[in-house]
Amino acid sequence: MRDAGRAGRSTYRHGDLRRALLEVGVELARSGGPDAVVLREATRRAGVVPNAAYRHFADRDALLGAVCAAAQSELAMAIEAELARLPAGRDSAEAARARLRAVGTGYVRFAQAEPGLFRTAFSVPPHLLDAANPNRAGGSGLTPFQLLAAALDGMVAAGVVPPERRPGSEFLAWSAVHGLAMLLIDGPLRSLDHAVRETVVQRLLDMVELGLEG
Amino acid sequence: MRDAGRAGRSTYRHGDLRRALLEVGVELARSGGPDAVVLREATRRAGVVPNAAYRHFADRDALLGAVCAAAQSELAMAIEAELARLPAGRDSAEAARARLRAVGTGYVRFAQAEPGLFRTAFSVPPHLLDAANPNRAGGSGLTPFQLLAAALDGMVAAGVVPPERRPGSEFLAWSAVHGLAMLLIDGPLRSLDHAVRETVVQRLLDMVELGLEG
DNA sequence: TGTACATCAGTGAACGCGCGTTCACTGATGTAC
DNA sequence: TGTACATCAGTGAACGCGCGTTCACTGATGTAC
Repeated sequence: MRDAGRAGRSTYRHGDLRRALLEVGVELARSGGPDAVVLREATRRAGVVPNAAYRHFADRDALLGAVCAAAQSELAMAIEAELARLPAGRDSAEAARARLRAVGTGYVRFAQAEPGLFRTAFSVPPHLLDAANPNRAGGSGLTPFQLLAAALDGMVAAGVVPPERRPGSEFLAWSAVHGLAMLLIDGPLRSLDHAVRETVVQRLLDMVELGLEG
Repeated sequence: MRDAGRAGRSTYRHGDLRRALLEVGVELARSGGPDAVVLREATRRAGVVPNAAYRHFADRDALLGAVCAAAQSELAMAIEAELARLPAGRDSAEAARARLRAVGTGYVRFAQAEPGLFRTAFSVPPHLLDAANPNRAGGSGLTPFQLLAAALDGMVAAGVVPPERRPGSEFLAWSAVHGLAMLLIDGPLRSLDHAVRETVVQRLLDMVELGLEG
């Protein structure tokens, strides 16, 4: 891929092995989920001897934590992309609803497009990334969770969701969308075709909207 | 545990090794999820040599598939237990809502009480259990999914959910409850205390109810 | 500008581990006579 | 009721595998003089 061993390297030193291992780790996660983030395989693909990884990561879990943060960042960017497709300047109630839906749509679409990364973003014990890796945000500097929270704040600001219902509502919306994502990629909804999936996603978002607005 | 090796066995033959391996496999899944269902460890705990398992299961995946079916069955029984706690004979609209809520409550409570089994029930590739193991039902003979479908049928019969919304609604309800379960056991809601969790569960069920009834 | 040197990124070899799986076997069981 | 025998559940030993991790090392780099 990037470097075919020492022979393919112009210098004795790698240059930026940390970045290379992280990128290769993300590829492994992309195609096989968190279990596929194997230290030896990452060094192999980086064209480096296995223990070289220990110059840059304390152990395999540290690499996995960094990959996990990168996966969350990719998810954030997918949501931002969905938000960016929205037309600017509309009636604020409808705009607020559209933004919340875009967050949900981006979330589920990312899960389907990148199931390995999606699983990696969430099935990793959190102590692996609590402080270690700050890079969980997308281009806007917000994490997926923060993007959702902002959309819900917008619903309150637009007067669509009563303020007393706001606290904790991110967990309700998140649950619905996260569960659907899981059932679509790993569960019994996996065999649905594209069009039906989209319908189910929109119906789920209808349910969330109705349920939150009361 | 059950048998401390051949010495602890009265006969040369085990008697019911298949059942023993399955039970031990369920214990492994209970404490460590699907990855903990390790063939060698199962035989060790059953007091038997590793390859003895091959008399009863084609390979490790066959054992995992059987454990997975058993986990789904335990989940079905947890839901049935929640349904059984409901008072009999009430206004049919309220009764229908209560039954749907009981399904959701039982689902989420099981996930929290038995996270390892819950994860095993769902994070197993489905080809492992499609035909092989029919025992995914609880005492009533219904699987978790069928219990949910029955509750939704009840909502329609009680006139609480319009019939045209019925098709596919199991996926909406299931998504919400499944996602919450995941976030509670593996995700950022893990650190919430018991009372707060219960509140979130009830609020989520409110949202589902409102959202489905429209 | 040129040389000596400390740094430290990557090397090479090896470790112990537990896994799933295969082989030829042994001996308790229950059946046929 | 008693004996010979086929069955097949469990044994014992071994395999190859890939993993994470540790060790003492080497040699390119960039810095201090």
